[in-house]
Amino acid sequence: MEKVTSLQVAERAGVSQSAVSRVFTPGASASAKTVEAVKKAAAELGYRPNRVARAMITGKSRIIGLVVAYLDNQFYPLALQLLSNALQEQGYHILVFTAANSRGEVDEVMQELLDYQVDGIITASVGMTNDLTRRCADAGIPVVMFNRGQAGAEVTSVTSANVKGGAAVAEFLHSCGHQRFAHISGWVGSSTGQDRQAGFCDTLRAKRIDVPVIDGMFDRDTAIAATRTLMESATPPDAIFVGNDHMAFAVLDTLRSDIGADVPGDVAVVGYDDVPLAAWPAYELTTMRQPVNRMVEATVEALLTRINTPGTAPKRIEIDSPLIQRGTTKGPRT
Amino acid sequence: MEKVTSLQVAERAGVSQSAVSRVFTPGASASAKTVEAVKKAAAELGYRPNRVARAMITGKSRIIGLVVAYLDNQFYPLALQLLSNALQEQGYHILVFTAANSRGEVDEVMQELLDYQVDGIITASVGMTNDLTRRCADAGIPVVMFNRGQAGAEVTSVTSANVKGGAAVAEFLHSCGHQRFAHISGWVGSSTGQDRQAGFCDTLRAKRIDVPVIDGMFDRDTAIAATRTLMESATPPDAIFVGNDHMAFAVLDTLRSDIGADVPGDVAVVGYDDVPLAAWPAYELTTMRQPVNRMVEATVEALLTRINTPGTAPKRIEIDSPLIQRGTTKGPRT
DNA sequence: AGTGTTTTTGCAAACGTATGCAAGGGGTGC
DNA sequence: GCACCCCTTGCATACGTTTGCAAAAACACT
Repeated sequence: MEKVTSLQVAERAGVSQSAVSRVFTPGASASAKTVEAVKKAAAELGYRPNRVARAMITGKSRIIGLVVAYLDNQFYPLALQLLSNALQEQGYHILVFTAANSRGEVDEVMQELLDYQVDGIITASVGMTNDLTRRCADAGIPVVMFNRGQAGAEVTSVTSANVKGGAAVAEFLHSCGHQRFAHISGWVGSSTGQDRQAGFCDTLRAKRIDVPVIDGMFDRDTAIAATRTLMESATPPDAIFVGNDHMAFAVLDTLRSDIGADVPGDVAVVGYDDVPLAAWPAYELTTMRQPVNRMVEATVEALLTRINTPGTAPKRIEIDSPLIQRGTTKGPRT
Repeated sequence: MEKVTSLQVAERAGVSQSAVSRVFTPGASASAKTVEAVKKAAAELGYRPNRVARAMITGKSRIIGLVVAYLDNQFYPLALQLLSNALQEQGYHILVFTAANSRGEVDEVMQELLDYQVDGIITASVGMTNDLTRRCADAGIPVVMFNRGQAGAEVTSVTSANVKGGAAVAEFLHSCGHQRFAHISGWVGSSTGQDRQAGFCDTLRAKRIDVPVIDGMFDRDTAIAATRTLMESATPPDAIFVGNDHMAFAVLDTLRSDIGADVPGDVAVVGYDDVPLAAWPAYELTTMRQPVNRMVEATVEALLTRINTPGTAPKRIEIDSPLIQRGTTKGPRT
């Protein structure tokens, strides 16, 4: 009982193969009698339509390619799980591709994605070149960038309001009476890192405050080194804004265990993302919340509408992100 | 320039369509001259073989289905990333399915997997019924269970040596001079949870020590409640073995922040997995290390050999897991 | 140059499904 | 009872590839 095809079902049900196909194609016409006979035969034989064959003829694989660079930042596994759930409900599934953020790898991986005839692509924690964007558009495959944008390009992207968020952190820390700010930025090669930095630094610059910035590369070890550098300087900061929570944890660990600084007494720390770990008693991290639920919803909605109605214009979606005050800052809890 | 097929390449290269196919099929015969002509034409047209069509005829999709229940335990995202990388190198990719651990859902999801004609299946953090196992065997699709076994069934599984691990924890804590043990177990419905519990409790029972056990369900909140229950009892434990790190963090948070107990002074805590977070200064968790690299290697190797040489017997693979002593126990550091 | 052997090549038949087209069937309204 | 229309149904084709088979070409050897 290796493979059972629609033809075998047809024979057993005493109808044509097309009839079987139509019974399993939503929206096709079939009489109640045929439907019943076919369903019965199918159940008896254990028949289910072959999705590969179906994909081949319809050109729709109902597979969404997800390309992701790393999963150590808790934010992405969470997003992956929610994306998978949401898409699964719509009959889609996620084909995972991992690619380091070097230009060549993403390129290579994208090609493979196209080979699989995916219906759409979601990129997370990964950047795209404009050339790549165009190639996907040419192939008619909608792309949406998750948690990353692209300067002046025609791609749909879903991010939080990073510039605004960075600015909010600046305003908040300033209102707490801090004087010496520092920023350990997200990877400078990512829009997310750039935007948060811009929002933060520009806001402070408007107040005539200059902010030292170190690129933390979204990496734990780099963030640890950056923290040491900052704290060993002549004028150590009394408030650090860190490009994401993953690095902020490293900063906190270093401040507390290594340097022996009091947080928030000596120095306040603010992160970005609000991953679950940020709320755990061990960290109690003040951070900008990225509402992953809403970001995921927006992502699948944008993707599916672009799949179902080709020609939809790319859209840049920004979700507001609120400040969540916890124990690593001393501001007035609102 | 929507779709470019092998036929178009053939025309341009002045050969037959089969020739084109052979050029792109490793191990097929083609003369140097044809290879060159075809490659040139293909490059000019931007042709790449359609994997769906190929899958349809060969019956091999080069897709591996991964079904996973949850990704909040850091262990699984890490495994997912490594699995994806390893399989990608072999030309396979991962199709992700999420399924809660209720019987119905896993069943449903498995059916969908078969529809996709996947070449193999990896289950992680999820159990399988023997019925399901048989169905996959019937369909000729190899399954390997990652970090979970199945009582007396014919499935390949890759786990750490959980019974031995649980026993090792018991011996260690006993050698530290603890008297009152407790265990917050992994989900009792999982082999992993059961085995660790058995190893731990049986070892202590052999020493005439009885151990209270609470099912933590691999869930943070459940573990928190369990910790409170244990510590509020008449004779609170002075050593707790927790079924995995994810729960152990919850236990530590509760002990330190909520109950105000000193760890390891008042009570020692041991986890299982050694996820990266366990080594961070905020926790410094003593734990049994599951060598995720080796588990992943074993998994892909087992899976690929079963794919390439059908009829290979299922194998139960156990990887030794060493005890990593950190700050949540007071034993002599070795 | 002729024979035997290996390699290359094209032809055509699959793989399992969806779907346009035309024919069949059943019902409605007069 | 007839004309009309709509819903079903089967036939046949297409999707883009791989692959067995047999013919052709290339090559080796005497």
